[in-house]
Amino acid sequence: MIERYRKELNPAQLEAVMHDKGPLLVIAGAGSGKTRTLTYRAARLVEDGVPPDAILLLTFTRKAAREMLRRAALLLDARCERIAGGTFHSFANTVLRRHAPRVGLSPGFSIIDRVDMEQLLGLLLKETGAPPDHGAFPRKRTLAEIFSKCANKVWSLEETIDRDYPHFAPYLESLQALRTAYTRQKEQQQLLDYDDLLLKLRDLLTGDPETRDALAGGYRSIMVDEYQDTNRIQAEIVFALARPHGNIMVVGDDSQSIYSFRGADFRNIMDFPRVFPDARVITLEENYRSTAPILEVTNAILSQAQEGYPKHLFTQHSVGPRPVLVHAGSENSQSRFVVDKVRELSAGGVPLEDIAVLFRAGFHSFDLELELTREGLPFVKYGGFKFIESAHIKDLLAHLRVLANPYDRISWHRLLLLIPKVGPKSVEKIYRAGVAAQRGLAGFLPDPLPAGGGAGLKRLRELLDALGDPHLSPSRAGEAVYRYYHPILRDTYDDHPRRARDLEQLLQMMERYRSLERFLSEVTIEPPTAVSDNSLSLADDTADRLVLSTVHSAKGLEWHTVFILWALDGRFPSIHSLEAPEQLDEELRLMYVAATRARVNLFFLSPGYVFDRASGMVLNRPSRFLEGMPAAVLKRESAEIW
DNA sequence: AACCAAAAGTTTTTT
DNA sequence: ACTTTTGGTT
Repeated sequence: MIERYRKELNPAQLEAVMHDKGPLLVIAGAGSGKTRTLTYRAARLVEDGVPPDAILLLTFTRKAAREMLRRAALLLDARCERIAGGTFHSFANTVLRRHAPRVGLSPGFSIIDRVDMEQLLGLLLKETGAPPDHGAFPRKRTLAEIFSKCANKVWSLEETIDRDYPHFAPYLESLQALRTAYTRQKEQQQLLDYDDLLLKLRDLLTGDPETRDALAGGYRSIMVDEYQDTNRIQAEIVFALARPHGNIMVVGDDSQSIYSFRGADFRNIMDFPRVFPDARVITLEENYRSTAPILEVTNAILSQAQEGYPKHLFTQHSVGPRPVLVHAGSENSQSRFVVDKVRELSAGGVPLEDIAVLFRAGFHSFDLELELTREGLPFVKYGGFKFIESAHIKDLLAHLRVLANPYDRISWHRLLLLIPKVGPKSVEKIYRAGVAAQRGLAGFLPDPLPAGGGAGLKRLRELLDALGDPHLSPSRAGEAVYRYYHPILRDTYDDHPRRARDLEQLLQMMERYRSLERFLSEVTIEPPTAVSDNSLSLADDTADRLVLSTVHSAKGLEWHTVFILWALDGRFPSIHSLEAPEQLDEELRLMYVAATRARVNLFFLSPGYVFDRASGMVLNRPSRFLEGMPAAVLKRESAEIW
């Protein structure tokens, strides 16, 4: 194998792959073979006798982990599939289920997503009553944002308010009380939000040396991908796991750090050599993805960053078309330009799935989606609004969640409110009685049923009785809920046929699971990524489809041709980032990530004269990140046909 | 107490 | 454009 490694890797990559013990930092520029390096190293470790289940590979998505392990298995053999791999959150879930009591949890805890978090905060907000008026009190959505920021940045509430929400300073006390109430509710109901998963894992690893050593000893070699997008808690987790043996390899690129809104701090990667003083540092700068003209543009974008380590990628692919900045008259002319070009490329033999349209925010592609549908061009969209967060999916899941965790207040609220004549007051009464009974699910809705709304409640109880059978498989339970829920769906939504199809898809996903708890946690931690799909064939995964994606969801991927929509000042960079240099830098890195996805063709689209409702401004200039570039680097073109 | 209609307030990105 | 809040009616 060593011969093969020598042949297929460049010297820097080879050095990283052959690195054996001790800490290693790999700074891997875009397209420099980062995935390849990780994959080969995983295979190399297994080949040299490290048991696969003693290797831990933490990645940004589970899909990325699966793909790397699949490739490692192709390289070496099937043993590589047994390497432990996943995201920090999924790893936390697995570990916590096993060691829950050590951090004061029951192993049956439920995981709640952002929407659930907001809902619970909404309930508590109503309960505590409005504080004395000092201007607008944060809405539940903002509350979730604030509390989550505290957790991710490891800031106190006061610090968070001071720094990012000074206008809420008069409410500090109420906010504090609300946060305490929220924490207490989660404890009582055995709920963990996304942030808790990481916090509890960190606590487990730092507070309990015995478990820490057992775990860390079990994982003799640890690899972390996309290290620039980890936050402080994740860094602490890595540190705790790696400290006993120091066999830790982290890979990342400070120039591609795009998750600071979630607490990620690229200083983690910069500080790695200080935290692990004997760390070896390897830099990968040769780009194997893009042509030289594309790299000229991406290097020029990056050179505008205020902060960060200078970097200059190079390539041996010298020829290729110059990237283009396309001036379009309107949003629709932008869409039509993309459609026409896609048709042209497709006719020239480029597969649709090798073409991507990237944008800053999910809604930026709406007009294009209409145009593509009209033209009959098939596409998949990643990022933006999520399938799993739509009301009908959450409705169905709520019924299943109370089976797994009968004290889950948010789910009871959601499912009871669906019943006619049942409102918030009745829900609370039913919930309180159920909790007081302390008989699990059986304690809810006992005889006699509350008066009023009787028919609906009776139907619900029949459902719950049927679901009480512990031998029921997740998908059978799901089907029962679907039969119960379908009439409600029909009455509530005029687009119920489409929603019914979504639910059927969900039921199909459930068939792969034997444990309901497991299905529920996995679907919450790592929900399916594709959010919309206009191709007619439902089950046809292999269909050749154009890719639409937010830049964030495009991380790590590459395409033959990339279109970047709305390269318009005020949109990209977003108008909200113009004040703070730090935020502007993040927008710049985002543009850099987007542009470095392209192998051959790169188009920036800039529609003129667009009215931005949020700011009340007319946006009509191309992104400041592109505007000053010489024509020799960035070609200008107009999309107007008339 | 539940339901409905009108009004007001919000807009990234994701585990 | 869309969700969330509000006020009024049943």
